[in-house]
Amino acid sequence: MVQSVRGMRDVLPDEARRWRSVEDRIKYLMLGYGYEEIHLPLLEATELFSRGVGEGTDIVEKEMYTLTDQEGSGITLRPEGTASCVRALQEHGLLFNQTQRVFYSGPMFRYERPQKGRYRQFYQIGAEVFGAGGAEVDAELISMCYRLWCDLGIDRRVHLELNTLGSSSVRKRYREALVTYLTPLIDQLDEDSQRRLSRNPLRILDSKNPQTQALLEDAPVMSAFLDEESVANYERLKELLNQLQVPYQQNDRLVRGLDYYTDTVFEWVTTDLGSQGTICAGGRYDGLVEMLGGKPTPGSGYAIGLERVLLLHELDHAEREPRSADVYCCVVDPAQHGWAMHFIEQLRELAPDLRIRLHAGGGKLKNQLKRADQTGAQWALIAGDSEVTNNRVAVKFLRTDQAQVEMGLNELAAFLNNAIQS
RNA sequence: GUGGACGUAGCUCAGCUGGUAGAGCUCCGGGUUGUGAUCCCGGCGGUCGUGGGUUCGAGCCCCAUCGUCCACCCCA
Repeated sequence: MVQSVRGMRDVLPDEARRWRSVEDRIKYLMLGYGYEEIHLPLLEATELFSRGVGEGTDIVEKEMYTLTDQEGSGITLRPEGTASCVRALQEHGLLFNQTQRVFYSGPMFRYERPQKGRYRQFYQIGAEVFGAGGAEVDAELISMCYRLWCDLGIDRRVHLELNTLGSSSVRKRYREALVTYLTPLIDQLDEDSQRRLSRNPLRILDSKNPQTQALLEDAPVMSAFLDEESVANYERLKELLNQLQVPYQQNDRLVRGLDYYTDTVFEWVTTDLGSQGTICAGGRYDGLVEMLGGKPTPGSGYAIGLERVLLLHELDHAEREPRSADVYCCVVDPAQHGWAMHFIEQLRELAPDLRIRLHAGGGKLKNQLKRADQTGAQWALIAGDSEVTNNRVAVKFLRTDQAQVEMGLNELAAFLNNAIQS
């Protein structure tokens, strides 16, 4: 047998039901905040990510699925959504003198070692705001997440970590100071941090190596370098979060792995998923549009890792998502199947919201009713010889003690429509 | 990319110092002429991840490979 490709995953019906329900709730919430859905391609020019995400980042250096197409163009399966989003809005003139709130969803691709909650094809839902700077937008994005966790019942399992990286010029000065401090200590750093010292020194800050962390105790801190505007923004954001009653922790070691972030960065973190603890992360990226060739435009957003949110959701909501069918129609004898099909088609027309499953594959009535029970259906319809002659079906109540009754088409449609209202 | 654990029925797992593979659940049939719980009886189901090697003999030992998981790394 041919197996699936490493790091790729099948989502089977039991999981797909939960998936759909969670995904729908996220999108519904985003629509409720006035965000508009957009659809973006899976393939982009490789250059979009090397420029947008950053040459020195791990994503660009070793995790991209990059290929050359028949025309010789370098194209890449998107490893994240923000760069594509900027590209699309820019390309269609939607960033011109206006504020845009948009969201997108779909698979992203990164060549990493697979683990639970970390796949090579994984699903993100992201929200982005363009054309509006300031802490208010950041606060909106964050409180939107918080409402979502509460909605999904996972707020108890996550906490918010917050930091500010300052403007790009501030970050540059801070980076130099950090390198100056760490260079004499390079022999004491762990191997990864040594490598990062030249490529991406800020990432040393969130090293998990205890010895490296000890060395960082006396390192220069970002907060001392921030300019007045960044400080004011950060203070304003914290004030807004207090007002919105969104709990947060400041983490001045929080650094994102993508180069485009400026000022506000945040991560929603859980300790219940092993080392894949970040379920949602984002921040402000006021320089990105310009980096990709547009006019200077403020931007801010976040992305949710859907598989991880689903894993968390499952911890407290182990019961299966119910209702794969409302009505299950049993056919006593194959001779009645055609009649039953026609009856059901008419019923679908009169009761379009019902989920009706017609038994397939024959078998005894006993087994058909067992199937009916397993689908979670409320009612079983039975079409047998006597019913068909009278142009009616038997209605059996699978979840209550009510006695079985016979009904004609119109009576049944009216009854079922009424019943699923409540 | 580094280190480690694990791959046995559709699912969850057992399998002794190497002697020719088992349970529960599921599924199917019967106990019921056309009525879903439970119960009882019976049955289907395996080239033990794959490929090599050692051995009279391998699920078990060795090597390789693929996959999953854990930590590192990375990130959502």
